[in-house]
Amino acid sequence: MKLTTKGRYAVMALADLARFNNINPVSLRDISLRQGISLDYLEQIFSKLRKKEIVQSIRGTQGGYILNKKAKEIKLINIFEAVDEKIKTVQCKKESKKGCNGKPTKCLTHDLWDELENHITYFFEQKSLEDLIKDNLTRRV
Amino acid sequence: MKLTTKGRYAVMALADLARFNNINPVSLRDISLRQGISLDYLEQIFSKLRKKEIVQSIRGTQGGYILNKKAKEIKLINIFEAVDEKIKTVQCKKESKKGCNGKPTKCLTHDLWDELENHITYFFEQKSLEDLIKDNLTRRV
DNA sequence: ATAAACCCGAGTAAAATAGTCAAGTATCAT
DNA sequence: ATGATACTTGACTATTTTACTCGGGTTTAT
Ligand code: FES
Ligand code: FES
Repeated sequence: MKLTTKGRYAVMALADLARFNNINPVSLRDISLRQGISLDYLEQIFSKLRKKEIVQSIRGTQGGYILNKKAKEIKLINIFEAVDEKIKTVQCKKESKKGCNGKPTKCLTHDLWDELENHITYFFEQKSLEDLIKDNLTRRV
Repeated sequence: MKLTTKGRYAVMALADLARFNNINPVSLRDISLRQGISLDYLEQIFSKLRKKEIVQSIRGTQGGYILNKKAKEIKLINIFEAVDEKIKTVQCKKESKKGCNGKPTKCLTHDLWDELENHITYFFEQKSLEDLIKDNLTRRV
């Protein structure tokens, strides 16, 4: 059970963006340098973030990205959804009435994993980008 | 972020074992058939569970495994630890004072992931095998 | 015109996962 | 005693997923 770099980097990059999100757009190159994430990889991630309207892009020289909403309104769950960082605990298809090994009923542990998924999702629903930068106000990164 | 089969199957198999854990040991073959998990794979998993003293083995005909403690005392966290299902959210080494990309300070999101890890771990610390079988008393599996 | 930036899709090496397989040893029922 | 059942161990491997890279484009400020 571990976090993949897609989710991690997306949040990292957006935290960086939120910090420097004044009037001027922030370029991926800057984020790449500050956070130590490959530029090419960042482009992939931001392409998804833009499609889900979490950021806006500004092309051309002096271009970059800006947040599309207030940091307070961007919850981690939105970011994770945007970059396809799934939280997958059950093995079966949730909609299906069948169990995980093709059995007609749900397995012994299905409800447990479902509960776990809710537990984790709750965390991501609560936390916003703003929480993140507030917590780090005193730090230099 | 997803659960691997090792953790999932370990809990599934132990839930099955806890249910049928009367006087007689339960053979992996039975668990394999009931839960649809490969016997060879179960053997790997139970080898670890035995080494961590979560189950006891009884060899020979009519042999099998029994729980080594009361179902109430076996928390999911113990099971996960036994089979090396890790909960890994931070990228850096936790003990190290360095950040994840080799930087001298912890990254912007380190505390967040740490909090997430605690949040998930808490869930596994609370839940016991007993909770699992209680919840399923009414079910037929 | 040039350079800085975003945009897009395909491709790929490495790591992790999810097992399988082979060759045992112990114990019980008969 | 003997066979069958079941645990024990370690190595090996196919598949999938991850974590990128690469090559080409387009837009825009200066
Ligand atoms: S996880 Fe849903 S039925 Fe097993
Ligand atoms: S996750 Fe610990 S420093 Fe980045």
